[in-house]
Amino acid sequence: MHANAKQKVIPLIPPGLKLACSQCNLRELCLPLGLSEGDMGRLDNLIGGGRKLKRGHHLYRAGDPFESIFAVKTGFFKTDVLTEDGRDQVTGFQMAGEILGMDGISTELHTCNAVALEDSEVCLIPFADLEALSSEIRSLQHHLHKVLSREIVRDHGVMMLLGTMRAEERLAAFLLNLSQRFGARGYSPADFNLRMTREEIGSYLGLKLETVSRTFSHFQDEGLISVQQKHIRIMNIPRLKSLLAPADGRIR
Amino acid sequence: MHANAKQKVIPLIPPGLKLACSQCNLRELCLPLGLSEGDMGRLDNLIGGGRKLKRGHHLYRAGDPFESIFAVKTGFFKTDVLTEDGRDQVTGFQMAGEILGMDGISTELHTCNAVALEDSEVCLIPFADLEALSSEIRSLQHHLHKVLSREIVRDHGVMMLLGTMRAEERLAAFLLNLSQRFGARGYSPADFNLRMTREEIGSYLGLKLETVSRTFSHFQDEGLISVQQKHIRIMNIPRLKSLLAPADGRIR
DNA sequence: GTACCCCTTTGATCTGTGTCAACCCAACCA
DNA sequence: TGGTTGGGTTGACACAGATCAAAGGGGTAC
Repeated sequence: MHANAKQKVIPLIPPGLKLACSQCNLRELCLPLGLSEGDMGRLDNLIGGGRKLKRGHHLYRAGDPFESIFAVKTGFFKTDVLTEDGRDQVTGFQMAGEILGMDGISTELHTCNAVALEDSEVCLIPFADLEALSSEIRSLQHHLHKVLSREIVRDHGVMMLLGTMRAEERLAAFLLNLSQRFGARGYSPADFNLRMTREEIGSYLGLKLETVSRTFSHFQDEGLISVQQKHIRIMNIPRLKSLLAPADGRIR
Repeated sequence: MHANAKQKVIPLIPPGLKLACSQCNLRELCLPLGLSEGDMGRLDNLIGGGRKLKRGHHLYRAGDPFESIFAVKTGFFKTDVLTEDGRDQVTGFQMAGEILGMDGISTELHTCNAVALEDSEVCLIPFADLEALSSEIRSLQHHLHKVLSREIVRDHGVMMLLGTMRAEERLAAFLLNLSQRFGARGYSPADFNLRMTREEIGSYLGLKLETVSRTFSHFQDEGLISVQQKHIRIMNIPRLKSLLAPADGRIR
C-alpha cells in the first residue's frame, strides 16, 4: 500500500494552538536546524502561527509585498514565474520542511507565485523579525544563509538539467529527486503520488506534457517504474539512476 | 593552447596596496550599497585586499573549501558546474560589482568553478567576518540577504530562458542582458566585446555552439546586430526586444 | 450518485536544433 | 615570417521532441 496515497491533509491543529518549532518533527529539515533549546524558544516566539491553504489557493503572488518567508508544515506547493508575454515556468515544488518565498527579499516584492497543490499548511516567518533574531543568534544567522545558498545550488541543478539533459534524463532526475525527498521525510522513496499534473512537470522540466506522458509510459514499458495516473512506483532505482550517467561516448 | 589548461593562482597585488570600498566606484553596485560612511569603513577593514587573476585562471574550483565570497573589481568571469558524468553547464557570467561564490555557503565547499575570462581582479570577502559584521550592522545584513536573494531571482530568469525559449529568443535575451549590464557600468550598451566563446554561450543557454553561431549570423542578416568574432554591435535594440515578446498566438 | 470536465494517453506528422564535417580566420608562437 | 591551433562559420542531414488531433478515464462538484 502506498504510504502517501490518499493523503488528505486534515488540519489537525485546533484553532489558537500553535505547534512550536521545538515540538515540530520537521525541525531537523527546517529553519531551526542546529539551534539550542533556548534559541529555538526564541524562534518559536517570532513565528506567526500557521496558515492553512486549500488546494489550488495561492500562498502569495508575484507582485505581492514581501513580508514573510514560509516553511511548509504539511502539503505540497509549486512556485512559478510568469512573464508579460505569456511564458510560464514552474521553478520548483516544495514539500514539508522546505522554505518558500526567499525570492522576495531582493525587491521587497514576491517575484513568483506559490500555489498549494494539495490542502497544505505553512508557518509564517516574518522576515524582519527573523533578521533581527538572526543578528542575535549567530547559528540562526548562519543557517539562514545556508538555506538561501542551498536554494542557489538547487537552482544550478535545475539549470544543469534544463541545459544539458534529454527528456528521459530529465524525468529520471525528477523522479529520483522526489524519491529522495520523500525518503528523507520518512515516506516510501519508491512509492508515492505525484501532486502535480503532467503539464506542471513539463513546465518545470522544459518539456511538453505529451512528452512527459510518453516518457513515463516508456519507463513503464522498460520496467523501470509503474505509473497509474498520479501514482508512481519506482521498480528499479539503480537502473533509473544509470540513465543519468550516460555511457562515455554520450557526452552532449 | 587551452586558456585554463595550466592554471596557477598567482596573487599579483602589490602588498599593501588596497582599494577601499569607500573609494571604489563600484560601491553603488556592490555589497556596500546603502551603508553609511562609518559602516563602510568597517567593511573596508574586513575585506582582505584584492586578488588578481590572469585570463583562464580559476578563482576557485568545485570542492574547494569555502571561506570567502568575492566581488569582481575588474574583468569578467564565468561560473560552471560539472558533474561526474561529464555534463558541463555554465551557470553565469559575472562582471564588475557582481558577487561570486555564494553557492559555497550551503555546504562549506564551493559547488562550482569560477574562471577569469580575461585578466581580472576581485576583492576577497571572508565570509565568517562578513557574517560577524552583518550581525552588527543591520543595513549590511539586509543588503547581504538581498544579494543572495537576487541571485535566486536571477537563476529563475535563467530557468525561464532554458525552459521556455527558442534559440533566437535565448540569444536575444542574452545580448539584451549583457547590454543592460554594460550600460549600468557606464559602457556602451550597444557596442561591446564578448569575453566568452560561442561554446560557453551555448553552454549557458542550453544550445550547441553551431546554433549560437548560426543565430548570430541570422541576427546580422536581419540587421539586428553586427558581429565580427567577439565584437558585437547592437543595431536595433527595440527589434531585438520584440523577439522576446512573441505574437499572441506563439505561446509555447 | 451522477455528470462533467480536466487530465492523461497515444498516434501521426512536422520542425528546430543537434550532429557531423569541412573550411576559414585570427592570434599566437617559434 | 610562416606554421600551428583554437575559435568561428556554414552546409547537409538526422532525430528528439513539439504540435495537432482524438479518444478514454478518473476525480470533483453538485
